[in-house]
This record gives sequence, structure tokens and C-alpha cells, in this order.
Amino acid sequence: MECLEANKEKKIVFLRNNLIEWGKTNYAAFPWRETNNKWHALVAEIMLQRTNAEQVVPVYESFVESYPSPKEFLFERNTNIFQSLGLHWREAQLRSLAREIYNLGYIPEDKNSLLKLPGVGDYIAAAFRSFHLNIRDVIIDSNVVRLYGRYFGFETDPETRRKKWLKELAAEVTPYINHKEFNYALLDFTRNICKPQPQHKECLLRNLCCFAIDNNDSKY
DNA sequence: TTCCTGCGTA
DNA sequence: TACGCGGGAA
Repeated sequence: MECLEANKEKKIVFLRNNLIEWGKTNYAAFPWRETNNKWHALVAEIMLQRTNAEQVVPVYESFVESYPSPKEFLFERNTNIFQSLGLHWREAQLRSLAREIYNLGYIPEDKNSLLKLPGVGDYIAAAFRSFHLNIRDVIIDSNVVRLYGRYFGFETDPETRRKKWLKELAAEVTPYINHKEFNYALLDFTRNICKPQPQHKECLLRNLCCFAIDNNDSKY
């Protein structure tokens, strides 16, 4: 934990600037990142939970084609769209979400209202706000926890993401300007570089990363 | 075998 | 706070 407190401010600035810079040339243009349809944006978030983004692409494209709004989706009883993605209960959950949005007549923007929507938790609410409403918010998923753990130097487990101190750290790191670019870079960087089997040689954070420093390994 | 933009429930 | 969910890809 010494590694975390040492030069903390410097490390935060370094992390922000380098991730945003890295993102400029490594941004993944997934179709749900380009859409202006907020319904589709939420659908994508549901499809993406614990699911490989590459696998979601064809399923999402097909969905967008068939259901431009909650109304069309609600018109069909059972679409089996999650057949190839697993976690099949998400269809029923998505149906509840569609019903709720249809009844409301709009998709809310404030955090509390979003969190009341079925299937929308801390992560999806934050991602939706930052990516599709351009409202600065803090995203924390399993990959983000892994990166922060390695970079700042602390052990993580499946419950770490819900700890208050982790949320405070993530909030401190997430910039107010360019929050969207930073958050996208965070997702792309943890998927391609700081992944479970990390690509240390390609990591632009390694000079200040506790994982590399603590392992005192010249090969990094 | 592990992992994938988590969530609701108990 | 802990647990179940799931097919598909690496």
C-alpha cells in the first residue's frame, strides 16, 4: 500500500494523461459507441455485462435492425436474442426495461432515476451517462478494478469494486474534462493491454505502475 | 480452465 | 457481503 500513497497525485495525472493519449489511436469503434439512439445504447449495456464485446457486435447489429424503439421489441414475445451470449434471463430483464421506458415515455438522465430502471446498476448508469449523455460519471467494472489494483498497488477480489475507498479512488482519477475519452480508453486499455494476462511490454504505464515496480523486473 | 463493459437477490 | 448466472472464445 506504500506504492499507492507514494506520489499519488503524480500517478493520477500520469494515468489520466497517458490513457487519454493512448485512446486517441486505440479507440474501438463499436457500433453502440457511435449510435445516437439511447434505447440502443442501454440495450448494448445489458448485452455487454460479463460478455465479450466482440461477441456482442453481431447480436447488437441484428437487434438494432429489428427494434428501433422499445415499442417494436415489446411487440414480440420471445426473441431469443441472448441465445449465443448466455445469461438468458437478460431477455426478460430487457423486456422489463423496455416496458418501463415505454411507460415513462423517455429515458431519465439523473443517476437515481436510472438506477431504478430494471437491469440498470452502478456500472450501466455511469457508463450510459458518461458515454451517451456526456455527463461526467465514474465507471467501475472488474477490468477497471484490476488496472487500478495493479497500477496503485493493492490486492483485489470480486468485492473490491463495491468498497467505498475504491469508489473514492476511481472518482479521484476520473477527469471532469474528457471524461468520456478517459472512460473509453479505460475499457479499451483493460481489454487489450492491462488484461488478466497483461501485456507489460506494451504498457505505457509501466514506469509508474506498482505491479512492474514491485516485481522489480527489468523485462517490463 | 478462465474470462467476458454486472445485476438482483438473500 | 456472498452468490448464481452461461454460452463462446482463448
